[in-house]
Amino acid sequence: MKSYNPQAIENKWQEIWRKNETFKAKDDTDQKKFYGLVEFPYPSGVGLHVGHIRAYTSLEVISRKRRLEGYNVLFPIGWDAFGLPTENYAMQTGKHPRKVTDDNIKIFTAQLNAAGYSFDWSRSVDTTDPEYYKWTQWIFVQLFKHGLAYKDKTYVNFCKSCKVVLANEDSQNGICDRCGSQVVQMEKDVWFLKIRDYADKLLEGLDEVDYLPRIRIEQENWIGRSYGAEVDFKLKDTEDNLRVFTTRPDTLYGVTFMVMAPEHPFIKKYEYKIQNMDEIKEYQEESKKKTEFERVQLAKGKTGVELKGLTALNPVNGEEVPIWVADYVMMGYGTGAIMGVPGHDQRDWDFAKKYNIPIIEVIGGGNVEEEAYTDVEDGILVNSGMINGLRVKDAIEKITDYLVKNNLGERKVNYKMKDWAFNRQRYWGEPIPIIHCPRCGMVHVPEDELPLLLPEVENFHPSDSGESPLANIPEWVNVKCPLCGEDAKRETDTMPQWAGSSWYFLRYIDPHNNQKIASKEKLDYWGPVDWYNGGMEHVTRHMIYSRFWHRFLYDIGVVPFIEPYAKRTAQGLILGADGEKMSKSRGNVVNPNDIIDEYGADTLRTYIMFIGDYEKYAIWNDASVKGCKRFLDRVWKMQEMVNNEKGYSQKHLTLMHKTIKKVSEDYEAMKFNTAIAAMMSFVNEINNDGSITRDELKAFITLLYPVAPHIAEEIWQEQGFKGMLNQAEWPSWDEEKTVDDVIELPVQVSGKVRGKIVLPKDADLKTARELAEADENIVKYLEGKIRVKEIYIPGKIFNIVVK
RNA sequence: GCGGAUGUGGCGGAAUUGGCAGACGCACUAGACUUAGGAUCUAGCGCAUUAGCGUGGGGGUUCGAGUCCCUUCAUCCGCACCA
Repeated sequence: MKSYNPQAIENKWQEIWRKNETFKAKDDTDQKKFYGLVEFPYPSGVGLHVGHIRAYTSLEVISRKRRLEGYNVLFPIGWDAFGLPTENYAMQTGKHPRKVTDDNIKIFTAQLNAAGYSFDWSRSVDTTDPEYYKWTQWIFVQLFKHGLAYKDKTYVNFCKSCKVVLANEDSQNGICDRCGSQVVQMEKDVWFLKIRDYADKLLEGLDEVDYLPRIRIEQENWIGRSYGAEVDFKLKDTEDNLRVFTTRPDTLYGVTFMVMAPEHPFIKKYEYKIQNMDEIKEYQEESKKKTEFERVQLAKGKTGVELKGLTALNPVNGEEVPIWVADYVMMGYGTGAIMGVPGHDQRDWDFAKKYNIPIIEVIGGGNVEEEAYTDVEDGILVNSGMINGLRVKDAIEKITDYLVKNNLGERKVNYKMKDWAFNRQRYWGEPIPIIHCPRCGMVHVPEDELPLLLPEVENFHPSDSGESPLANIPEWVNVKCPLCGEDAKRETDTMPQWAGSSWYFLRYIDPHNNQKIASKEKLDYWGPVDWYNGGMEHVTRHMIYSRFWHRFLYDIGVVPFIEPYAKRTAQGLILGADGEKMSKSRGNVVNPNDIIDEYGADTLRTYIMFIGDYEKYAIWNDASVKGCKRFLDRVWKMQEMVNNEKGYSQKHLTLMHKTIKKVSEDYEAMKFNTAIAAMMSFVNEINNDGSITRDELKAFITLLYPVAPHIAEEIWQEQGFKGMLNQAEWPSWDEEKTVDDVIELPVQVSGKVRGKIVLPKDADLKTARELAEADENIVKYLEGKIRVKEIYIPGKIFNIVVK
């Protein structure tokens, strides 16, 4: 028998699969379908990462298994290719981003092929291809036409280093996600998408789908819905009300101060009444200087200044309440003002203590002089006028009714999720298809003129003012208004990278359609994505954005299914051998191609699936890779042990059924590590026995095929099995046969294992007792003792309790 | 602070409804075969060794607890003055 030469057989089979278009998904069929989706990569210059291998191999395994189970499988791949690294690289080298992208895609394609993935390459999409971004722009136009895209002046996070406006989501604690430098606040006119209008739909949609619990929870937290009320406090001696949002209107009798955010418009409006305006202005200036990062860092020490000369009146008892300005209140959430209830809110309590503001207890049971009493689910209201003596829940209802009836406030739902800041001032993105006309206002580019192509430019550098490089091309910027035909100017901002990835799964369904995003028939057949796997870092931004776009497309009748992803899972991170995140600077990066060159793709795939619990982080270990290679070597050598017996042999019957069941179920549950462990055990048993039937080997390599398809196909061919393994059938198992008829049962005396007996799996108590009493090791512990009880659970345990 | 997890040998990790703790792999030890071994094969491998002790610590329920309950400690991840 020839020896196992992974590289040779892997090249051979990859070539066969490519030539035969083995994994091309069929469109016109009544066959049951499976659509498996993995997050398409950003084709960066550094190439494929072992993290990609972990992310892709899971659904690769499922997809290969599904084909053998008779499904028509769509398992596509593509390129999320717009983005800053490419543009930065282009700026440094003078190469055009288009060229850089194409080069990188070639490298990634070769690497993914070398790993032996069963992608349907005929459907690959590239977000930077005009034929693709035509539809990205088209969706934007639909959003615009439905009033879901708007421009607004606002303070934005600007990264001086990247020279780009960042979405809140891209700037974590005031640090730029991309380059790590400080983000400053800058006033700009920017695009927003009204994702908040979809907050409820996005929450409700979660009931339709099967996401891992932690993924669902993260999405719910991200959207951050809270129910409460907006309450008006009359500003004394003015016509205005200071409106606040609260989730706890029941604590209204405990209000001892109000707080406005430093940006609150009333400060300017009532400047003439405020006696300490100099002090206030100074405080505003200081707050402005603080980045969001500093505000958070300083969270522990709250600061504020009292507005002298302006007070508010509590709507429920008419009491006069002082107003403070403090930057622990954010203009961007609620109304930008709060009511301070120090007795029952820790932040308010901290503030009140610091500035000697009185504290009133309105819910009994705590000690509000020591700390805020916030654990009040079943609390009873005290000192609270009309709601005195009520339980919290009832008090909230009653007081809210009162406020609404007397026009003092209204019920209100708030969301933490902000509208989606939808633009970048960079070159390498989809141009936003909008024209600014002095007469007609903002007009979208007519749909039949899409795609609006990115113009060729010499210089990709953005300007310090935060304007896109596109602004420097007069012949592109100056256009005629599509409505009135007069001189107008193009929008020069481009879309954020999240745009192209918000709908790519739809394009895979019908990638070459030039009439529509995808045809109705194909959408009906393929939608929704049955299983989507990717990183935890994408379960909020990317998934929420794409669920929003998809839901919008559903609402306007473009797609026939309500939620895009029926199921979502996520893999854990792969850490370097030192237990740290892989990074160039740490020098702990593992290049998948090195592993393929040394051991082969099958070993890489087996190892990455064997490395540990799929959902948890895992630490790379070179030595364990060798263990997986050894396993495949032993698999190869099983061919020397094939005998002439037909079917499954009697002695291997249980082993076969047990292994088929274990591997089949573990794949589905993404417990790849234990599936592989079961196959290793199988090989060990066969090795010990020295003999295997052809049918046993055939079933075994079919189980192995999804993880290590090349060696499996090669053995299939070597052994002369019919056709190709990729057209074989997934083996079945018989539950009855997964357990031996005769088993070894542990016998305990008073809960401690003292011996083992061999008996039929469903033997009765009498048999078990007789066998136990015949075992001298067990008898030793029974002698001279009184038997209190016998617990016998067939197939599990026999426990004799003695005194 | 809030939310979500996780603590098991030298290491990565297994353990159905509570039922033989440590599957599988690595590392290690001894042996075999070898000119050679970072190859392969065989055996061993939680600790302690008197029949004992062992799943972060303490308590509880149970015939029986890694698994259930209470309590406590530690670590990781997500969100974060969200009113």
